[in-house]
Amino acid sequence: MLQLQVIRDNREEITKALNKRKIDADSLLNNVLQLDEKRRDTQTKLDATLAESNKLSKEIGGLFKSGKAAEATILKEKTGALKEESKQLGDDLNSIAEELQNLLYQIPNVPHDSVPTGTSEDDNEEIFKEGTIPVLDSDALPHWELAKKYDIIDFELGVKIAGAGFPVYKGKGARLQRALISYFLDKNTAAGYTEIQVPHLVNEASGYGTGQLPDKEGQMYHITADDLYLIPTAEVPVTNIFRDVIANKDEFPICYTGYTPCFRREAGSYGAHVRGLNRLHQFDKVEIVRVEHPENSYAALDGMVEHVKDILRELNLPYRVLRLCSGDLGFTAALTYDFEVFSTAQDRWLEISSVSNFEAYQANRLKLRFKDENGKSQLAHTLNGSALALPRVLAGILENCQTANGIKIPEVLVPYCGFDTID
RNA sequence: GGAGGAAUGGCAGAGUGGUCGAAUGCACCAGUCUUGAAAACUGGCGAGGGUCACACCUCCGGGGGUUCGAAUCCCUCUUCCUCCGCCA
Repeated sequence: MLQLQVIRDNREEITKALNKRKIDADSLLNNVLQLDEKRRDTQTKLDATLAESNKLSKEIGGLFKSGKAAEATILKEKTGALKEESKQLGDDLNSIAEELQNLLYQIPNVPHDSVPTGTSEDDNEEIFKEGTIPVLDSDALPHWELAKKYDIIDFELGVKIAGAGFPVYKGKGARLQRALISYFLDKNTAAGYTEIQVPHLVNEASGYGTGQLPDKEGQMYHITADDLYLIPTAEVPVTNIFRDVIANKDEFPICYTGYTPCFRREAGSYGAHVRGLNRLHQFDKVEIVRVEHPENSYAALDGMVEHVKDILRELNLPYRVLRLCSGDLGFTAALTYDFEVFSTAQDRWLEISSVSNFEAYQANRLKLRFKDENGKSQLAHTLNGSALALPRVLAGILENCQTANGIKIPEVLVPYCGFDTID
């Protein structure tokens, strides 16, 4: 959520930047500012009324104490009207504040200067590419065929137990998955991230804190009996650790990494592009989350990008890095880099990581602040990234590392797997 | 799931209807003293709104109510503790 004060002070620039997202920023901000003015106006009136009745109450108290009950009774009558008035103003204020809040929830984050203008993923900007795309035999298979051939992932079984998009990993497939999780966590902790295990269900407040609610209500599985949501990413529980926190600036940077399953409804997506591991309702992901001083957040973002590159380099997978355009940029992000692995057998790029700086957008919702040099509260910046999302990395490994004699496990994973070939 | 108790500032902990945003201690910050540090002393020290700055307003787990007036009384929800039940 954008800060009202910031909107008031930088209306021009914010309008211009938000327009990159193809929304009618001008009228949106106009409504916000009008409501904000109305809110302050009502607040001022309410404050004056309350001040008046506070004053009267004190006088009445004094009169009672000095035994002048008769005079007190007269004053009491005067408070009735004030009470009614403040009740009315209070109701007004609440409904205005609520309306304002709802409006603010509808405004996405302001894209960073470097974000290219665009309407879809086709306009994303490729900024880096590394690794060699292997030349496979003409009989090379896509990962879902390989999964069947080596009996390491059973999609049909998942359908029986839960439904489409819930695969069952078996034998070396399950082991490879576990190996990847361990490897990622080790890499992340070596880079200074503290490993953490968090709940996989979150409450409504947490959903609002990181911005999944109200924007992406339909994307999350909602357990109505207890009003909890299955997490779509570890970002939600991990970042919400800092909800209502005033950190000490000396604690920065705060770095966490956590493995969780992720649950996404992905309503309405079927077809060839969602075959196999390409898109699932449940998948595993290792996430990195940082809380940063605002001055340092973009340096931190660069550092996270380098970190993910390092992992992909070690896995020896061909990948590229994209700077998301305004049309593809997430609602809450100011700048996002996507990582994609090339799926040789499918002849397409698969997103395997998304690294974002949210600046103060989430912090504002979370009320995540720190004391600056002058002892004043300031919003911190939050960032996160996948390091990494499992299924498509797995798909990439299966497809790119297939040989006539089986799938050759990347060297760094062998100690974690306990085997070097799936055959 | 049942019975009882509790929830106050970063922490600990007073406060049971009136000038309490809240004693006191610890922690923290600044100053004095000191070669420096510690100790001691002095001052400061919650958050949000509002204002050029004051004033002023709101917040004592959340929400609602009683009252001229609520941290204090009532209702309700949440969480924690103790006991019972169930259980990996």
